[in-house]
Amino acid sequence: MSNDRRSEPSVTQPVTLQQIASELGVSTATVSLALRGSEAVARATRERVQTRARELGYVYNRSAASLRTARSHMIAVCVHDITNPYFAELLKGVERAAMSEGRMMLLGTYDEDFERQQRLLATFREYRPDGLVLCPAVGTTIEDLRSLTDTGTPIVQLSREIVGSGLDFVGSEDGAGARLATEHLIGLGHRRIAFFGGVDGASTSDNRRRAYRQALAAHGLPVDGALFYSGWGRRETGLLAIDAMLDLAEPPTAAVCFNDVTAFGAMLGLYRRGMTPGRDFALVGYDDTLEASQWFPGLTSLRHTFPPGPVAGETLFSRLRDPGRPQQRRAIAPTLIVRGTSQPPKA
Amino acid sequence: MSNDRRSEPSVTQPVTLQQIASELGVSTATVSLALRGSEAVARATRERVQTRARELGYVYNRSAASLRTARSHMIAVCVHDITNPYFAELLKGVERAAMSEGRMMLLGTYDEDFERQQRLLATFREYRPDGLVLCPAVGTTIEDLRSLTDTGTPIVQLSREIVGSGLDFVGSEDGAGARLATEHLIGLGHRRIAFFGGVDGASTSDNRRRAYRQALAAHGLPVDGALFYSGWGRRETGLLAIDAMLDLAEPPTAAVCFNDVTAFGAMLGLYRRGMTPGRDFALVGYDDTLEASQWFPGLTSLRHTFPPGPVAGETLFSRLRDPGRPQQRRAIAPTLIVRGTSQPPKA
DNA sequence: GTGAAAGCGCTAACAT
DNA sequence: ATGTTAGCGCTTTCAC
Repeated sequence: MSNDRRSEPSVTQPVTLQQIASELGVSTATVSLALRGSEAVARATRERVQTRARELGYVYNRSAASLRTARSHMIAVCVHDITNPYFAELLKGVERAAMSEGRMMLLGTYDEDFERQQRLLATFREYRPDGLVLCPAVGTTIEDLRSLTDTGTPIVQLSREIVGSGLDFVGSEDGAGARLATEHLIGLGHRRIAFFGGVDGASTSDNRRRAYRQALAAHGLPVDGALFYSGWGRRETGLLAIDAMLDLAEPPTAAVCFNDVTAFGAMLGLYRRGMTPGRDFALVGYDDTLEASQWFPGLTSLRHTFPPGPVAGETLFSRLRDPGRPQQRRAIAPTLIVRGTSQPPKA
Repeated sequence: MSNDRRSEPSVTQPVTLQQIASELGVSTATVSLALRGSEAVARATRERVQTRARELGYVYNRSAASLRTARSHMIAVCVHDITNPYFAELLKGVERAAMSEGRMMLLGTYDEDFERQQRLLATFREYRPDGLVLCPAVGTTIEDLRSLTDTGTPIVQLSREIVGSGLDFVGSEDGAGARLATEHLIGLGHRRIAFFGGVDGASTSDNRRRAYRQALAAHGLPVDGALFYSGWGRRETGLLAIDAMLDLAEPPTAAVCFNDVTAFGAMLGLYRRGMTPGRDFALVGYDDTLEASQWFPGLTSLRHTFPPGPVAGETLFSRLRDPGRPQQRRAIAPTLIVRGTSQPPKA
């Protein structure tokens, strides 16, 4: 019974091209071509090979192919945090794009730690990914990526951008988004508007904050340093920010948040104080994550007109197809989705 | 200027072992051993090799090594959804464990689609991961993993379990957790307790629901089919569940939720109706995600006594070290963390 | 349309 | 302590 595995699809030792070739009395070259569906090999042979391969449970050995072709068919993805739902969605998009191009995703996260990022990138290199999707750590310069770029590994910057790097970029048109958010709140009648979240040195926060300042100035409103609450775009930042702001002698009545997660934190902070987001304090998020519409009240946020994850994937693949093309910079325009958290100030 | 790259660390063509060997007038075998820090090669030689390798910007080629050794140094991770913060945290743990063992993580998600999982696993195989961490799709049987197990790829089941598969498992002691949650609510005086979320066929939900039923029965309470609201453990499930339950002629006063995310959805549903979680309806989550303590009120939940992510990683690595060892089954006991969402029923 | 042969960069016997 | 050699499983000229 247990010996009767002559025609079983797969046993323990992996089947190789060579085995299929000798079984069928053809060369490995023919098998190789046939399995990849080459027109160069006769239809009949092709099918014979494919059938036998299936029967034997042949599995392509990518290590061997990679060694030979110097293409790994993997893309490396390096982001700070997958716990942020926005990045989780982004990653999902990148993965979908990779899979549809027949590639696998090597994932690494660095938790906003530059050194960890550098170690990660060094390790990635050994695996020879065909390309890298990177949301660079704060402080990363083009020099820090030299080891990758020198060997010709294409890099697509996701979300954050190293200014002047010349590398492909996919992310948000941060300035436009923050301006929309700020002007929306001004239009509702708010005069003291805070900014919650974001850290110096990340292009996303630098750009969003600048646009916020400019929008205030453009409407003749003062920019008050006390109304900035910095921090990573995490829930606790929003939680702490709202407390800090409401304890001010002259508290703001609204805040532009660096991202949705920060805004959710602020909403929770309001609840804790027995206040209602929207009615008692206006908030605008950024990213329009799935959660934004589910919260109560719904979070006003900025939605990208294209999904950045898949676009990042496609950008990388088009770069692989044409390494010589000029830098691709896809700053995706956001649109404001108005929900319950943005209401006029009371009285 | 730009020609002056004689001693630059890395140019465009990758440096190989062979190059280092001939530069130094030693054999590739020596270089190979030296770079891996083998004691077999003289200290002086070892250092000479390592120094020169660094100077030349040598990068280990894993494709070549993998082909030779039949170890890829990658582990594949396959889960349904990284958007769920619990799984995001899990993944982070697996990644940490992998990195500390010098391995990379290949990630794929299947979005609760069995066919997608199967395609993913088929693709994974080509990359020859040293092992697989899998949260199996509903309906997966041991037969569906045959292609992996036959080739000797060790699999660690994460969170969900295929009963009788004999494969290593790391997850929650679901029955114990759900019993704790249910008895806690009963102890508070609740008599009509619902169960929100979970789907038939996932070991996690099957086990949690069974324990919930048993706990009710053990306390002489009826098990009412109308108090089950099924669905993937996502926010919208909780949102829909609370609405469905509160519209009942005789609504429950509390619910055990399949996971934290479902509970958050239920909390949002309560807010939408102008009700306060805890005071107007009691909720218990499962997983004790970071968010649980940040919400208002804090979500009562079940916390694992060990972090499952790292444990899953370690389990896989210990399996790699000793393929013959008996099945490892790490059902992690949860403890109840009581917060504001679980209060006695009103009046 | 198919085959022969070389070789990608590494490791592991086995010599010396 | 170091070198020689073979070979992992593919792909790719280049013949025929």
